[in-house]
Amino acid sequence: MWVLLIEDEARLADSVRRGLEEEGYRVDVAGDAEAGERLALENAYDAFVVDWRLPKGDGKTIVERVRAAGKDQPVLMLTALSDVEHRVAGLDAGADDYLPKPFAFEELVARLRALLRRPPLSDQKRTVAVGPLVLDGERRKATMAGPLREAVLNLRPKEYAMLEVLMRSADAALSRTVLAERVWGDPIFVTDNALDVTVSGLRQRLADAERESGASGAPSIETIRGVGYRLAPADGAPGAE
Amino acid sequence: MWVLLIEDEARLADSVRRGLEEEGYRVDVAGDAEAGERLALENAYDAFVVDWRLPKGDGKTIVERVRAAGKDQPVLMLTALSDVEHRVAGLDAGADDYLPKPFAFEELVARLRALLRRPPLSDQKRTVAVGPLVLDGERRKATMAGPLREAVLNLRPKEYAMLEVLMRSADAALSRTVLAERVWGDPIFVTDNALDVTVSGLRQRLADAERESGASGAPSIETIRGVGYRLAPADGAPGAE
DNA sequence: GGTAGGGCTGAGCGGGACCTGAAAAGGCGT
DNA sequence: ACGCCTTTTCAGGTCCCGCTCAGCCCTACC
Repeated sequence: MWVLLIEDEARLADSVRRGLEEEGYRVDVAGDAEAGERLALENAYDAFVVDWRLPKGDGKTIVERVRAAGKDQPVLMLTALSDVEHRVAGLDAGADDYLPKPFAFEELVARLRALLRRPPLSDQKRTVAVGPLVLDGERRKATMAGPLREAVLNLRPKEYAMLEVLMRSADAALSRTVLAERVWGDPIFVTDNALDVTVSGLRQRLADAERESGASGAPSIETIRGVGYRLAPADGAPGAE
Repeated sequence: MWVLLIEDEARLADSVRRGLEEEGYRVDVAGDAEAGERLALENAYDAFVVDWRLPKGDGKTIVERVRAAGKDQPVLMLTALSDVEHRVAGLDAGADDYLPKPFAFEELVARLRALLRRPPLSDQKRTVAVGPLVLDGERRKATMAGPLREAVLNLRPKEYAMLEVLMRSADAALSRTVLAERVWGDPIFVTDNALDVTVSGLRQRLADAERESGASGAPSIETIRGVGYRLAPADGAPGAE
């Protein structure tokens, strides 16, 4: 894992670099915005850690340019301000997460690890289909096509997240733990029941959509007792695969 | 496979236990160092997962004592600290690997599998076939292909687990003890009869599927009197091997 | 051919996993 | 500060699963 750290405070940069190297990362450091941008565009890093205030520019601009260049590796921004606006601006510009200074080093590592585990953005945006059920990753909407009409699933964020996970592993059995981890990011604080309820809701939305659209061969969420769930394509109809 | 988890954070412990059980492990949990050490010394676990910071002691000491008692089962330590020294100390004390918190659950499973020298998940999820009988580990479904149609075996969890064990050792005689161990995780609490009943059920499901699919050359479960069972590929037909 | 031990399986029961409507808690924007 | 929307928790109910039991059957051995 190769990481670019753009940070002007030498002491902080140095300690973070050392820490990350001990964690097994390979780290490049840039001391200002110009150097950072150049390195970022020239090399194939797996992730970026970018301070928001920099000499010769700022982190936001770097992220925008890097994104414009088609790179979608995760960006973790460091901001000295707990300022909401900056944070929003940063996320808008394409950063994936932020860390307010001062931070504990472990926190940084944890976030970075989490970001690197995420599937690349390009994958997340891709559209998936299971039978008549279509999930548009770009617009974050799910629809079901049928003879009556195309029904839009009115999903809550958590439901969407879960449907996405299920559809991207369509037909595969997913354990409760894995599901919780992929949907919530961490299985620790997710009670079994919270997961149950979300599944329950999702099933209802699927049923609604099926009725509205009149679609046949819609996939359904099967329970695998003692293990988890599985999005099963409809029985007889080998719909779209 | 029997694992002892020593972890004081109840929620984390619970979620890990649950997850491991979904993966087919039998798990004991100890909430503090004292209880952990006692259990570790009393029982014949196959592996230990030990938090480093614990009430009434610490993980390092436990590992040292367990090692001193001559137990050499693998130890995976969980450390909340990205502290290099602790990690080194842990490995010195006899731990085999470490996992910095927070970790993805799948990561824990992967490391544990590696330590136990079991085939990686990808292998376990691989599909096995014995004649027309196919077990798809990823979808967690068993089917039988035949001229009439492809029949899906409607298996209960225990039946599925047993069929998997039998199929992955197809044609080999499995003693009742081994079977109990692999299906239940531990042979101690399994009465002979419980095993009988499961086999009985499984045979019926196989018969059902054979009739439904019209398959010929389906394997059958043979009784080996006084010993155990064996999944026998069909007699005359040396179908698929 | 008889007998004894092991194996088979239908029936029943207790526990637990799962489902779901409703209420409480939390977040966010106005 | 208020109200709406999402999420989680709670509680009650349901259904399924796995175990035990008991009687029958089958095989091995005498």
